[in-house]
Amino acid sequence: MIMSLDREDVPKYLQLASIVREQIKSGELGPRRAAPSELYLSQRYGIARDTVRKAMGLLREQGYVYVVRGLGTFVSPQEDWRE
Amino acid sequence: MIMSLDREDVPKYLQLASIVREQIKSGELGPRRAAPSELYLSQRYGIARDTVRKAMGLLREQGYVYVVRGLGTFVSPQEDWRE
DNA sequence: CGAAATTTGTTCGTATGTATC
DNA sequence: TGATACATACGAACAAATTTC
Repeated sequence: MIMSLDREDVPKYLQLASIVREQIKSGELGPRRAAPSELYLSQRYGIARDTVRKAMGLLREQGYVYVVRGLGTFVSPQEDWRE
Repeated sequence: MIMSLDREDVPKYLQLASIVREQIKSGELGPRRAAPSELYLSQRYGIARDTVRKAMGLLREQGYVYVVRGLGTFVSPQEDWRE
């Protein structure tokens, strides 16, 4: 599914968070599998790493992903999702 | 030639890229010879490895150096230089 | 054969400054 | 004033490839 950040009235980090959240909910990104890296996402969507981190920070707060420092970001099992 | 990164208005990675590029163009660093390692450059100029990698990544894009993972970075032959 | 050292590759953590709205 | 967004820079951890011993 080709996605882009084209809503003028919604912050990019919220749009990106929605995209990745839906990929997780749909199973496109499976539990315990690596989520896209910050560098990949910044290049894929043409946005700053800083903005990607804001989006992923949100998903982490919501329990959709967890981070292993030096390794990457991973998809949480469904029982951890909080919203 | 003793060089340092002292321009306030130019990003360090661009300054370092310029320095190494000139060393290559002048022949100070000859073709097929090893370029300074990331660790050496970061210590030599007192900057982060991350910043060195950004500079060397630029020179690689411009065809001045090529990299062999696990071995090092090497100076490209002049016919590969692109700018 | 394997362990250690060296070097580059990848990834996240943090901070600062700038610009815009 | 605060939120958003981008660029730069340093730090840290871990991975992979290569050479040396």
